[in-house]
Amino acid sequence: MDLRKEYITLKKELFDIYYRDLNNKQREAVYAVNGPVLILAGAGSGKTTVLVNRIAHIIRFGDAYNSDLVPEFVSEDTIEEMKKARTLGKRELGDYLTKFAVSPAPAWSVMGITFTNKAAGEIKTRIGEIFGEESDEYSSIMTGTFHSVCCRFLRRYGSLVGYDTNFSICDTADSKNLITECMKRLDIDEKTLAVKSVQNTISKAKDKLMTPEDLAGEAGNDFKLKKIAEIYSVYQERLKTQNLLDFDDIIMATVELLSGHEDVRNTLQRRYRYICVDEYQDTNFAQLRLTLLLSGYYKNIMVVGDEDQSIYKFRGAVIENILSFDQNYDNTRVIKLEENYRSTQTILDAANSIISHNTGRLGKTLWTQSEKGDPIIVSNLDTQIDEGRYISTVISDERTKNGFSFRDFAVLYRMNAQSRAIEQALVKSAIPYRVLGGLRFFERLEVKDIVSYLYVINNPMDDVRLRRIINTPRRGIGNRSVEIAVLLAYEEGFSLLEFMRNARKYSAISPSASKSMQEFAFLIDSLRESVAKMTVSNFIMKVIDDSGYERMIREIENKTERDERLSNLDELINTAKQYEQTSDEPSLSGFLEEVALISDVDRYDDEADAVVLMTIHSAKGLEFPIVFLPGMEENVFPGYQTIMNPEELEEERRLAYVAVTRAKKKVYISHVNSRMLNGQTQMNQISRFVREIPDSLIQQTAMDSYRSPYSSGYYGKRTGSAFSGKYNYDWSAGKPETKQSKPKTPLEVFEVGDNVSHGLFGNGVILSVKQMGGDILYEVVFEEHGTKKLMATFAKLKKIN
DNA sequence: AGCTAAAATGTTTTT
DNA sequence: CATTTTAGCT
Repeated sequence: MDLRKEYITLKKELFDIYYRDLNNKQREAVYAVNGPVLILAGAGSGKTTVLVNRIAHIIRFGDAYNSDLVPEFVSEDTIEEMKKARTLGKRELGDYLTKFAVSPAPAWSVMGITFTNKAAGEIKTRIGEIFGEESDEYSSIMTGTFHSVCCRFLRRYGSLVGYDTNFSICDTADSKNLITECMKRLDIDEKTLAVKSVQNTISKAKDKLMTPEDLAGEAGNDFKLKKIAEIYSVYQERLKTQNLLDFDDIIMATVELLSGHEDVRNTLQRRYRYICVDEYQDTNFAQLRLTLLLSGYYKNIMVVGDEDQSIYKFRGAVIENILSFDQNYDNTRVIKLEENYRSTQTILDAANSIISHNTGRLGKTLWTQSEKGDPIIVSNLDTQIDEGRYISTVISDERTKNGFSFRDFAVLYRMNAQSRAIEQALVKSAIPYRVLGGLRFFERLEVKDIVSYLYVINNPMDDVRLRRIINTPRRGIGNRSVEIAVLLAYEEGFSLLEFMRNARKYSAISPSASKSMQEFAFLIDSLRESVAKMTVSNFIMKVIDDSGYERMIREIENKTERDERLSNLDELINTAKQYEQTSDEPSLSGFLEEVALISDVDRYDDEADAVVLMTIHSAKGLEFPIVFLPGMEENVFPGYQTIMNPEELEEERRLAYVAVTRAKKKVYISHVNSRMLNGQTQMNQISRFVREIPDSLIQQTAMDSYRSPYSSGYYGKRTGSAFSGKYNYDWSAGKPETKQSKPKTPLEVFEVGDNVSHGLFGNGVILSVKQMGGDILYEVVFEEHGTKKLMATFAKLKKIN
């Protein structure tokens, strides 16, 4: 009897030894194999390690740890053997432990959904390290983003929900074009209803799994919403006839597939016994439904997330998904990972302090065993040119004095537009760097054009892409002819390409245009015939050549521009070559899917020795020894759109939390007195997020004086404060004179009922006055332009009588 | 009808 | 400031 107990205790001990690199909480998460598990993982708490180990654990040992199963006869010898195993090496111990396995799951029955393809790839690589890259486990495990996983389902079962299996994915820009077209068809003026907001509303509706009818139903008397529902309806119909899905459709159609087709649902629910979802705080309603459906049979679902890092509300993420996970599943096990392995205590204290200003948190406090580390360095510069120079000087300094490499630095900003000034400074200092995001690679004009050719060749119904390339390079098919062709094609029920093949039969198209159209259709048709005969990369070269695109680019006068474009096309070809090597069955449609779903961060390679510049959003999930946070100013970060809205402000604060927690060793924060943004010079106060960091964690450098108390309105111009930090650079070198920021002329103050005039909106009456930080918010009713909310500093209102 | 050049306009974050 | 829209020119 006692032997049996000892057997169980020893078995657990051996597993604990095997996972000795993990802490107690992490181990608990790995052992929690069956049933719903919620892991609240703070930044840098080793959640990828947990995810990988847990998946491997499920595959190798199943529920071995928790099981009370004991062989019928346990002898002293067995116990002795187990005791000896304590000293085995990691690998041998792992092999030994497989004999305790209890219903281990085949690798193909485990699904890991992550936020980026890169994270998915990392999980796969680490699974490969455990099982070997040649193993079945490595090749059969299903990892990917929500979108890539859903695409795989739709390629297989898409016909059940009305999509042909060679469907294409339509990105945001393409979908915007299509919506514009739909609005034209419905005769809705773009000025009364902005395309962007229509697109946004439709996207949000899809996130909530609402059909056009649902949206119309919810609209009630809301005229605008009714119109949008109408557009949505037409848009959806157009997408379907062209065999296109937008990003939201990918999820929505998969949910539709699973909820509407019991047989498919049963098959998939039983196939995927274990589901793991990463970054759960950023899932939207549709994704929640999807996970509920997939895990509906076994309910073995583990979600990992951090409510403090939820930064995609604007994209439909519902933070409640993680906050109320336990309401969707009975007997949820909750495990909190709070020990941080990434940052110094100072960085964590700063991050904790910032995030503590948010309400509605589950509450988590990161701690670490590592040292206190250097203080957060806060610098005040005059302009963003100085800011760029400051950053490049610090990089050179840290590199020469403290032995860091270029790859150890990341510059994280709120908006892509901020990268320019920093790039210029880095170029001047000859510091190698890469920018992620911004004009994303696949969104560059020439890349998009060639990819559009590929889309049309892959799916001839794709009118959206066809319209993009119909006259690029110039073929003498002008806008007017295209408009007519689209209209006629629609009436006759043809795709645009099909119509163009027979363009000459229609007298409405001018003879010269119809000739060009037929030639173009012939070009596409003949390219289509060679797709199967060559590799994707070779085919792309053929397209670039045959379409006349290369000739067009070579005719560009400007050398730099020409070379830039040619090198972008080269990179496209290289991407295709890479794809051919990594994919098991390379095909044009496979390549196109990758093109549509891959993000810039996925392409980020941390081996290259270069400083990396990206938005804070893109940086989520990454870490760097030294992080620069430029532009920590009110109206920039937090952005001016968010300042009025407490909820959005909290999201900005979470973003600040994400930013700070990317750093392992040091954080350099900077803010400037005057910033050129959108062609206007702004004078912004230091960001409230910096003020939320305790003084004791901060070291100020340069001419800072920002720490004036809240109440004393202005700042940035206290005189006489000396340089105080160890970094004492001459920022103004090379400039004739550094302009002291000018004292603001006291603004005229208005009261409710005052008559005022505005440069743009004309005359109006003050409706309300609200004190906002160091500024005043006026609500004004204008005679011509209705009610507007204006900040006193920017509006330049004048009193009239 | 198509192309080029000047005018207007509008700006967060992304799979 | 950089892209998109519109007016004028060929």
